Amino acid sequence: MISMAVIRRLPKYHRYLAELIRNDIDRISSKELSEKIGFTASQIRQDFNCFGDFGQQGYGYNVRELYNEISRILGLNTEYSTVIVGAGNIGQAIANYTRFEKQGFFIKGIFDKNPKLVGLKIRDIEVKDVEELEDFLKNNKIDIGIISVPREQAQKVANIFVKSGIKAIWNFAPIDLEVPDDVIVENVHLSESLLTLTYRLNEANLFAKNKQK
Amino acid sequence: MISMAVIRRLPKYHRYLAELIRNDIDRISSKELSEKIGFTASQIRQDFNCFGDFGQQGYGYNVRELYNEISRILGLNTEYSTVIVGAGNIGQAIANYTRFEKQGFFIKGIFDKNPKLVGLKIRDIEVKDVEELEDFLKNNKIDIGIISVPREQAQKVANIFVKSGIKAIWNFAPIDLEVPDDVIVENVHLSESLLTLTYRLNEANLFAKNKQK
DNA sequence: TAGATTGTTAATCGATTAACAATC
DNA sequence: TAGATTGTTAATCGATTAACAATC
Repeated sequence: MISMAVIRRLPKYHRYLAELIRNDIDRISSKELSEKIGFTASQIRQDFNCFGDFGQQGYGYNVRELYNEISRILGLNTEYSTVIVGAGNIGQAIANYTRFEKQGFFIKGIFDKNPKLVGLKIRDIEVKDVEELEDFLKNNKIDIGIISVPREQAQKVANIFVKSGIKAIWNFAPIDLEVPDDVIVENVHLSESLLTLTYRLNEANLFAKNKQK
Repeated sequence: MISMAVIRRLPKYHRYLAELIRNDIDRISSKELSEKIGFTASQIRQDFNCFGDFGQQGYGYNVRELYNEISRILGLNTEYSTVIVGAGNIGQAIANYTRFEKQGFFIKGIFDKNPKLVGLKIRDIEVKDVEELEDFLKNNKIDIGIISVPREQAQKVANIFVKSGIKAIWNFAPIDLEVPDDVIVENVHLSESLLTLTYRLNEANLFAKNKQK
């Protein structure tokens, strides 16, 4: 119903509205917001109107109200329990990232298959053996499964998540997971992000070289 | 010239071609690739044709040849020197991620302002005080600047990068950096990624609730 | 009331898909 | 040569932008 293009803009609105609140601005027009955020005023109004009439003609938008609406739309009025599978660099970074806890994301378990990591404590949470994952998920309601294992093991972990009824996966492994239609996967493919950077860094040369041929 | 939509697909082609090579497949048609990668065959041919005629009628594409072409297009035939500013969770995770080094990305320096982190060794590289950053950049040719400091300090770091002539920034701070037109910024906004996940997890409820009103 | 700015429809633009002639 | 599959043009689809009547 709502296009992915719109959905991906929502968190950015959320972020800019948070900043307006920090700066004690309590009213904003689509035109003003447009100048800050870099979308057209028209697009901003279209986007908001997907979800309701949040503005007021002649006035604009009440910042705090709009912020609350978008928070609700993003599902930030709930708490989420998560598990992290893979306690390597990225897994630990996420586990240590306290900002997520403030936003309502709680880590209920961290798992790894490396015996050197099992038993390690990351912010009060002891890393468990991944063999215990399935049992753990039977006894604990988990909303979001986070995958930060190497590529080769990622699908196996996803399968356990799916089997255990997890409906949302945040995947850091460089692979496209296969899951049923009712399971949502959000990928963070760091390597792909970096390669778009190098592409753009070289783009000019690329076409200059082609001309020479 | 090449649209961002195409550019963002390139690393995915690269990844799938690497897998085909691992599986000893040396020829593939756009139709077969389409079934694996999930883009239409038409789109795949359009994408490749932005950069040249890599295929052959009646045959398809030579996997290794295509892989090499896309590697070159992505700028992977060069080495890149990088610095990481911010030696917290994410900074350390990136520094420890050895896969990048295999792809040709070398970390020449890590900086932080926290005295507790300064002096720490991450894979042979000693974390330096961020005060030394500008001098360091004067004496070392750096291609990519990586920002993994908190939001409040990110723009300041970006300014130093720009001033020092760095043309590519990989930014992990939750902020849109302001840089001149000739500087490329690639953002990894983890929080925004997570919020699109929670949005989709709640989307069904969202519209069910609206109906009740 | 007059000015401002929204909500919303219509027009435009760009990206994806379909079709097919070219050609290996 | 016949079959397969590309490269490329044309058609379609979806997303963005422009315009303006509604209304605070």
